[in-house]
Amino acid sequence: MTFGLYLWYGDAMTTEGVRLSKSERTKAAILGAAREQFARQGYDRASIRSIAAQASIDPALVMRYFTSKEALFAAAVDVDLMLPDLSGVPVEDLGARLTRHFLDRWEGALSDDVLMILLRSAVTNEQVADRLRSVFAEQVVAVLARLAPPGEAERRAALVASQLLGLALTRYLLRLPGIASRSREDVAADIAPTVQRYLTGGLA
Amino acid sequence: MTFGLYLWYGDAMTTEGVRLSKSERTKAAILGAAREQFARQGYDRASIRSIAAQASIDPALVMRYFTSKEALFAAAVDVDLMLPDLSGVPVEDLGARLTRHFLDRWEGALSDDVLMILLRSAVTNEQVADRLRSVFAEQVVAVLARLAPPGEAERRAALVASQLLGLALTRYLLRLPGIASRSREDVAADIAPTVQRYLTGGLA
DNA sequence: GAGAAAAGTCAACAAGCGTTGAATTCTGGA
DNA sequence: TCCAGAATTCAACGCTTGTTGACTTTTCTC
Repeated sequence: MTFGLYLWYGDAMTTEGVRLSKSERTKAAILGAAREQFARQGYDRASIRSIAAQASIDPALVMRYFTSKEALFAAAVDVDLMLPDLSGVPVEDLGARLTRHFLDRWEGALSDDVLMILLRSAVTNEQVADRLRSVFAEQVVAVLARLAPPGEAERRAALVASQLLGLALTRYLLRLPGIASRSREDVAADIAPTVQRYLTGGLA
Repeated sequence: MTFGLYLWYGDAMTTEGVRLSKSERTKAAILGAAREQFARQGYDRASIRSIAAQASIDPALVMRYFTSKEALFAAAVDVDLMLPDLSGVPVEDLGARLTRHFLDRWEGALSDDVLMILLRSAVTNEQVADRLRSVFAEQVVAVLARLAPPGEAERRAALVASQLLGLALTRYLLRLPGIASRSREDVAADIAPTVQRYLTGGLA
């Protein structure tokens, strides 16, 4: 087995880039472990030592590759909400589409740990909260700007965020039984009309 | 001044209970400092030492009175949502009433640090999350049980929680500009119809 | 005013943290 | 086979944390 791995690494070195170099493989292992720990524990409780242990390497190696815990966090959280192009979607379907996309991004085909990391850490870490506000401003408000009257984009986007982040909070972090135990489709059916109203409905 | 204080304490001891005994006054000072620190920093980042410093006493005294950090937290967080009696309220006003009460509980006349403590800490601390689930089950679901068909209470309560906690999350913790900078009344007007629908509206 | 009890302080502990630089092992090319 | 350089480990640093027990000071009772 060691021999097989050796050959494989050798292959990796010669083909250059198709396979990853050894250092890049451990870098990726560190990033993977970091994402899982940050997602499960939040920034403060996740320690360099526990991340290194999960990646089966020495803590010092983490510093060698990522300089500091903060820099590791920044590298681990490269947020892309992957918001779909909504231009061709009928206006009355926008709420359902966005809600389903959001759930899919958290627990479906598009899911990874990044959103969990961001939300869990933003609550106690002002820098991460800053990051989340940036993501929000750049990605959500931008999409909404094309749908809503200019003056209303930020307001409507914030309302959408309050419902969708509230959904994530109660379903994934707090796991309230009334919402965490139901199917993705059922929850989406309940929430979608709210999002629809925030996107396109009349507001007082 | 010292003399005056001494007289005041003397008075406290003789009238028994109208004024607080010295130990109960420092106990209260510790609790106050603890609530503020827990609210601002969350359970993990708030330290016994910083709480003691804010109360101008020695860290060891905190242990003397509250045994451990966990026990101090439990004492500091005695949650009462102060949910109003909704029995006399017209059904169509329930959403607005509940939404306004919630905002009032966070930032108005009924506000204290307890909800902030609970939410901020529940996100990274499973025990606190447990506590929040209990509060939710005992207080919110109980009120809803009298308004909704038996089988729907938990589901509707969770939907209400997803919107109202989402509001608290985006307004008080993340402070998204589109929702944190607006007036209480404006936000209530946007959110109330959603809550109304979750409480009494038709769900698919 | 003496003595007991309560209130509060002090110094230290063991453990965990992020971080560092020197020492060691591994590995691909001459 | 040997060696340079990359990859990795080791041991330690300074700091903060919750917690403890011995000590001193304040306060109340007789």
